[in-house]
Amino acid sequence: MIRLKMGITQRKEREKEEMRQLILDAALRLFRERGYDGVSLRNIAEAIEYSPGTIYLYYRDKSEIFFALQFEAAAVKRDHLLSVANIKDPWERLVEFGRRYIDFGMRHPDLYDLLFITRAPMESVENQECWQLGLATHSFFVDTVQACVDQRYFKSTDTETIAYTLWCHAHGLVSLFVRERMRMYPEEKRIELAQKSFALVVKMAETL
Amino acid sequence: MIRLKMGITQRKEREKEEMRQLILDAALRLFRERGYDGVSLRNIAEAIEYSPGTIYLYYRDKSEIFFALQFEAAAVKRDHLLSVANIKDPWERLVEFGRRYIDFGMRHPDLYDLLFITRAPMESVENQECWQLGLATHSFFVDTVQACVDQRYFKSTDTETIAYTLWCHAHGLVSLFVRERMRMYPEEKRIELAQKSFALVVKMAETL
DNA sequence: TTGACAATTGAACAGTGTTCAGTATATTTG
DNA sequence: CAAATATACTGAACACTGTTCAATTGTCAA
Repeated sequence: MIRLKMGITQRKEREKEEMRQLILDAALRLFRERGYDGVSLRNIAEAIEYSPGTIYLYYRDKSEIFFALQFEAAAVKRDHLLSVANIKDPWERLVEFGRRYIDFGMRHPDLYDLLFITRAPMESVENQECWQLGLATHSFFVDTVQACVDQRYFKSTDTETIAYTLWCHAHGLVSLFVRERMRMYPEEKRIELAQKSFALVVKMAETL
Repeated sequence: MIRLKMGITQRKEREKEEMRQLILDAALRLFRERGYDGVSLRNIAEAIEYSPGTIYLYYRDKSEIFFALQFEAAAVKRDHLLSVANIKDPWERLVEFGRRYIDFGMRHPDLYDLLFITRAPMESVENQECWQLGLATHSFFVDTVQACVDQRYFKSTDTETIAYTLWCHAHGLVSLFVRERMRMYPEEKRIELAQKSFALVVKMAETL
């Protein structure tokens, strides 16, 4: 009897989770197409064939949907980046990390936007977890730079500044792409330019 | 008689221009405080003590107000940057240009945002002029890099990639600031870090 | 003063995020 | 099984949004 009850509770739990994911999937698809402000809750509701009010039974408000997506994005990014952890040589690890950072931004411009560009209130529990994820990835990055410094890969020993500078370049590169500020370069040359720029920074960093 | 009429026409013209500027000033102040989406036309109307409908006699829609501000921002930026044109030595000119680019972003985060980050429909006549302004500034930048290349300031001779790489760094640096993605660094260290990073890039570029 | 023109208004429209009383369904209890 | 309870869901309603437009006010020439 209590066993039965438990089973039902579990099922309900599962269904609740499925519904949350259903909303999230629809929201991501719509946000991708039309941006955060271009999508209304009624649009999302219509997409999943429920009434607008229903969504509020699963998310407190619209921004919470956004935060949930941001959290997912942070997880995807972490998995995309931390897979370089097995590379022993810190310099190679760093280069590959950079390559993957840019690759992540290019492959998932919407997620990158969510994480690093979009303005959004930075409260919410969901978002603190997201912040933790991001911080972990950042720490991994800084640690890798530190390892390079320890092994005298650079002339400079200012780990913090080196790490920050590399991040600035990668973030600048990706966000100019994501927010379409490269119109002065012909479409087909943009990717090539980005690759050349990355290569140049790698070369520069070698003689840092 | 016709003279008088002309005078009146001129005054009307002037008043119209004043009204446009009044709207723009109020809009900029509000956008600064609450962002583009956080401000309604009724807010702007209230701020200038006119009815909502009045604004549509001076700007076709809300986005045109935005574009007008973007155009102003582009002009401010151009003036801020092109004042280095009188520096003869291309390398010194380039370094000062970079310093001022970052300085512009830090001093006018809202304008920088308008120009390089905010997503907005890129049509409108107003905006094409704005684009012209931006392109001119960019050309000046590339020309300066080219001058450095010509005088063998760098090892590399790929002007385009060098220019783009420097821009990536500066843009990344500013936009991480503007969109508040530097929370992992304590508030008081951020400016210092930015300065150190700029200095590092200058040093790196010397051995490019 | 009157007629024409320009500037301004504010109500109206369709949309937004959000709330909540009511309904329908599912589960537990007697 | 039937009744009572708990849960899921609805859709109308609220105050807001950008935008339009008939009606009103104010200004100026004849």
